[in-house]
Amino acid sequence: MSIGSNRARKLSGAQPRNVTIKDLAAELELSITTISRALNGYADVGEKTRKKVIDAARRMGYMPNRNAQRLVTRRSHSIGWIQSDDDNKYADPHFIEVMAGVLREARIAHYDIVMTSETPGRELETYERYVRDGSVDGFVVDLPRPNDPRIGYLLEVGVPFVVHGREQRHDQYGWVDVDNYGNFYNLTKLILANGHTRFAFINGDERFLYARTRREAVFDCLHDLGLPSDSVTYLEGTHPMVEAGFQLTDLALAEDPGLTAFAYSSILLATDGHRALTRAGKEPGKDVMLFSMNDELQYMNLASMEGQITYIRSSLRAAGRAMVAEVIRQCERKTQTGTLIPSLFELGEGVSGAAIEGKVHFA
Amino acid sequence: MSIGSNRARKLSGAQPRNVTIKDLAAELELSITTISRALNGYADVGEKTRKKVIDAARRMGYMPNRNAQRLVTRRSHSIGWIQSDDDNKYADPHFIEVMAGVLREARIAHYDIVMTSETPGRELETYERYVRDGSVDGFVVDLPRPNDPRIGYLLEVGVPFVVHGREQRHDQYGWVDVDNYGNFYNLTKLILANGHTRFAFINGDERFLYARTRREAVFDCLHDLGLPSDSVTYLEGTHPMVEAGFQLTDLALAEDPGLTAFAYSSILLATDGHRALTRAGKEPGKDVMLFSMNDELQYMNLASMEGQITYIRSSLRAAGRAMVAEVIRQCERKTQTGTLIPSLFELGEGVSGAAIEGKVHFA
DNA sequence: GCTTGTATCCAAAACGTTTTGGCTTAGAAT
DNA sequence: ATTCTAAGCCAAAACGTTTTGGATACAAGC
Repeated sequence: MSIGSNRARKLSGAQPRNVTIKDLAAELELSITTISRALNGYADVGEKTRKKVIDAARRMGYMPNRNAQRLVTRRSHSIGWIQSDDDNKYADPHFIEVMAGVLREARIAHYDIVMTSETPGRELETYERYVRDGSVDGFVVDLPRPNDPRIGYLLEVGVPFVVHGREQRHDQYGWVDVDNYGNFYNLTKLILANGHTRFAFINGDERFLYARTRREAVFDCLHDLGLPSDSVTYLEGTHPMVEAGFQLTDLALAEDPGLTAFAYSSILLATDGHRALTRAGKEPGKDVMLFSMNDELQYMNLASMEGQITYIRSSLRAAGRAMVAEVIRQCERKTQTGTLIPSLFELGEGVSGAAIEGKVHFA
Repeated sequence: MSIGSNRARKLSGAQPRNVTIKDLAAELELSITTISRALNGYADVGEKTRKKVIDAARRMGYMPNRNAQRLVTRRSHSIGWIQSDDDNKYADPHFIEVMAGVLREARIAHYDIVMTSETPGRELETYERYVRDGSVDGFVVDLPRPNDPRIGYLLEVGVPFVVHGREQRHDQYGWVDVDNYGNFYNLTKLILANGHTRFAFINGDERFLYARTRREAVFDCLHDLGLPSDSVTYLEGTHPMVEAGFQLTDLALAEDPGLTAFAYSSILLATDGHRALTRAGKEPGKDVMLFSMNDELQYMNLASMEGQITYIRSSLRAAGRAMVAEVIRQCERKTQTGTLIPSLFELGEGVSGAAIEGKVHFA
């Protein structure tokens, strides 16, 4: 890595001291108490005074020092997002979609998002430090694993947080989730009702909860309908699902060349699967049917594949927004709830929707 | 969006007050001055005392309140990243790669990244507020446009920042960049030297600087070699480049069916282009040659395409890391530099590298 | 006239650190 | 015995807010 040279700019060393509440007080010959209370909308300051204060504040460019505010109020108005540094979560395009929603909602609520990455195993320390040293008021926890230690830890220390997903303790914390079980149960019924007796299900990484739940739903559905569990060729792709869809589709075809339907747990997997099927001479939409979860990843919304795939659509951005709304609610009102993000079935050509019992749009 | 109910958990209202420097002082019968100086490594505290202090701090779980520190030191140890909220930068997978590097380096340097999104047009206010209210010490500026107002503003108010890319004022600020001009000049030479007299160049969005620079490089190269500028079929894809590679490749083929080489400004474009060429019956690597910038997007690293494409590889993560290293340097030493991220040519099958003059790896 | 009430303002304490400018003590140098 | 030096410690101020618990003045009610 070479260093390009450039003319060194003289950075303004000590910036001119910012205007403080004291400056306002001096300018207006009022006490700092009154300035503070005027600016914060208290009723015990006269309307003419308040107006003068607000005008002067605007005129002089006053901006309250947030660190002083945080120190005295003991609230940071920030929420934390801690990423594991070793795994490839960054590489996962789902992540950025959630983040877009998180940032948007935080801006609206006048909160900041403070992000950091942490070496795995030391994550809990970081959660603790962030809340103990006043950096954040609460956390967003993404991609939980079964029995996720972060959840146990956060419950134990009692700080506000919200999880993107549910596990066995989900009645003890705030969460935001899609109906993984219901969606994939219905999807399985849909596939079967369309006459596919042998189909593949390429699932996501079972280290994460959503994938386990989806697997259970598929097999439960088979069981409930009295069908043998080997009706499905079940394969699991590991995060960040690079190339997994391609290879696993090949594998499924090798195991059972008679497969007529392919279901994917992610649009990433489906995209690669589409390629593999095409290369294998099976035209999706004709020779085989494609089904997929579609998390509305913007740059993966391949128009050329639309119409040939049956999707369950769900917005990760909406999930991100709901998460910060929920965690802020916890921080401020100390209550908590769970939020289900709605999903929408979009049937591809040649697929009958009878199996999903008329419920095309459900939560 | 329905609300799932769950048993309300009683959040621990007022958490037990954290242990402060005063508690340590009381416990050890020392002054808070000594505690502070012991913990911060000053020489004027005895070694036995320092050890006692450090032990007690660990034992009692002392963590300095960062907001108090920030207030008195006037340094936040945070750097800001402000996203425009309307454009689709989030949707761009390049963004997340840069971010991975940014977060990693920040962690190592014990800095936090505070992120927010902002409605366009109000961005400058947010930059100002963040630095004036003590939230951050400096900024990372991604995807600059020509004459980017953010750069002018930050130069004017004199706060530390680093830009991912260069424009005309790049001698006045710190930047991190790849050698867009050199890389695409050499790439053009390489294509021509391999006998392709008519080729397509599918560039990125010219609203951004990198794309302009690359276009200039390609046409300059043609000019320098005395070749007509219509040797290249030039097309521009707009961010976030959804489907652009597919459609533009079709378009290029429609305009000039005799094209024998296709160069893409991004692996996203190249991936879609590959699909379009395949569908048009042109086998990449045989009937036509593919060339592309490859920013090492992890989940786009399609192994099935490797060997058929000539890449210029460059690491966006490395760029992200270099950016925060640079901005922290500015914050702490008030100096600034530019950093060129190295690129690596990887020649696909059937491509001779003579044109790049033996320099396969250069900065 | 005295009390009560209301509207407006404010002094001072507090939040938890860092830093300045000492002070004390013990030993070395004179 | 006196002065000097260095090591080790500390009181107090400062950072910029919010909040507590009044204070003052004036009008209304009796």
